[in-house]
Amino acid sequence: MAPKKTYHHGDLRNALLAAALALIEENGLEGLSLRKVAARVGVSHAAPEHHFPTMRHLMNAMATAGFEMFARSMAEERAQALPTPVEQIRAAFRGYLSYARQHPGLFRLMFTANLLDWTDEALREHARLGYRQLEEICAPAAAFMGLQSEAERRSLESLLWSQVHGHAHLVIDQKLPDAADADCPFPGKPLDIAGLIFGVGRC
Amino acid sequence: MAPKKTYHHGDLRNALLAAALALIEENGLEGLSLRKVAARVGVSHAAPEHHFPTMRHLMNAMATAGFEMFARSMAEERAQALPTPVEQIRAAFRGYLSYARQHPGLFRLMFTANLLDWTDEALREHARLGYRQLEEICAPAAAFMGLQSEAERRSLESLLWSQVHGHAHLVIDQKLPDAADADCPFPGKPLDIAGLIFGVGRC
DNA sequence: TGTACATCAGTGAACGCGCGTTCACTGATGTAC
DNA sequence: TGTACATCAGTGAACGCGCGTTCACTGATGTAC
Repeated sequence: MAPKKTYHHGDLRNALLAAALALIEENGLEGLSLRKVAARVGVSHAAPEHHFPTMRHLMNAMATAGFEMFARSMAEERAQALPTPVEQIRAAFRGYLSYARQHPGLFRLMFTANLLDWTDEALREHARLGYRQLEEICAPAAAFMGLQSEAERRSLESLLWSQVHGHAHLVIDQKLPDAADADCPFPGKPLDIAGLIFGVGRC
Repeated sequence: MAPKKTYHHGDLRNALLAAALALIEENGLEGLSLRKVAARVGVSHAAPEHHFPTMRHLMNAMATAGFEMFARSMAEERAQALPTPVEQIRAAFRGYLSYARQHPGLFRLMFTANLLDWTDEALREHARLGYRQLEEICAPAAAFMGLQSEAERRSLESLLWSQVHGHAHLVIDQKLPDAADADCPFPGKPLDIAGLIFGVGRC
């Protein structure tokens, strides 16, 4: 625990994970390597092998931590919002987008196919924490819309998920003018689907 | 033109581009390299340098070709559909999604930040072809919804774009059960936002 | 129509780089007795 | 409480790999005259 200058690190696994989480935001997914992570921690490049045999193991640990932060980001926004269906959707979307904005590299890692080992049960469980947030905001909206079957509720979940997920991707890929984006060749700013569903305001 | 066994290739630039487009779908973005592209064409690894000084130049050419196919995919679906606002949106979405499904690697390349040089005017023009499709399907919908200001129209464009773009990403990243996806930890299938806007059907 | 020559496209060897991986090692930890 | 020893975490040198890049070269093309 204490940062003694000792031969054994003491908590190398967590230190490597933290370094990897920092590096992916600085250099992007491409710029990530086991050697760089080790260098950042100040440890020899062969040291990580005991804790993360391959890059894939490290990525799985990163994504697992990422999904936990992701779900918490949505839950925190929802806790501060009014408990009405429309405000709960808006709050969850704020949490979704603010997470993507703050962790664009990790966000990509979490959602890009073939990077992670999805047979890892810890990863699946943490990913479900995120999906649970979606289910919780969709249930009231589905009831409002008169959607009763399981299939219809699932469809609404996919609709809302696609909506916010697409928005998140367009923002982190600088295709929507989220901040000042001189390079962005596309105009436009987002519209409120929650308002559209509930007939609140004018989109 | 003719496939003669000659020292000079004759049309190496296009051959390299075609090889790169094939390789990106086989190996993904990560698996792409100038050496592999050259090898696929059957040319020495230094040969591409005359036509594409860096990987970035090649990627720009790939994305430019990609955006053209992308816009065509939407236009073709729309041409076969009824000219009503709701069917035009649905058709454009079909084109958007079918392009993403058929060219997932290229789709990622086209939309991921920092991979392309967006000061390239040819790239920008072809990308605008895609955005124009979006503008064309949005105008009638905006009129239907009573959106009159430029800002409101742009917002609707962003809404629809986020919707279909998120759906496309979730599909190519195997998060929505588009085909058989045993590994996918999330349930659900998409819902029809065009129907939602126009009150057609029951989503 | 033929010759000379400049231009250009592609070759193949060589370079240095960062990467993951292996391996014999060494220093610290912790347990058995 | 003290000693012996097994276990484990981290070291540092070495390996082969694919990569982009450079460079002197060579063969083909096309233009001038």
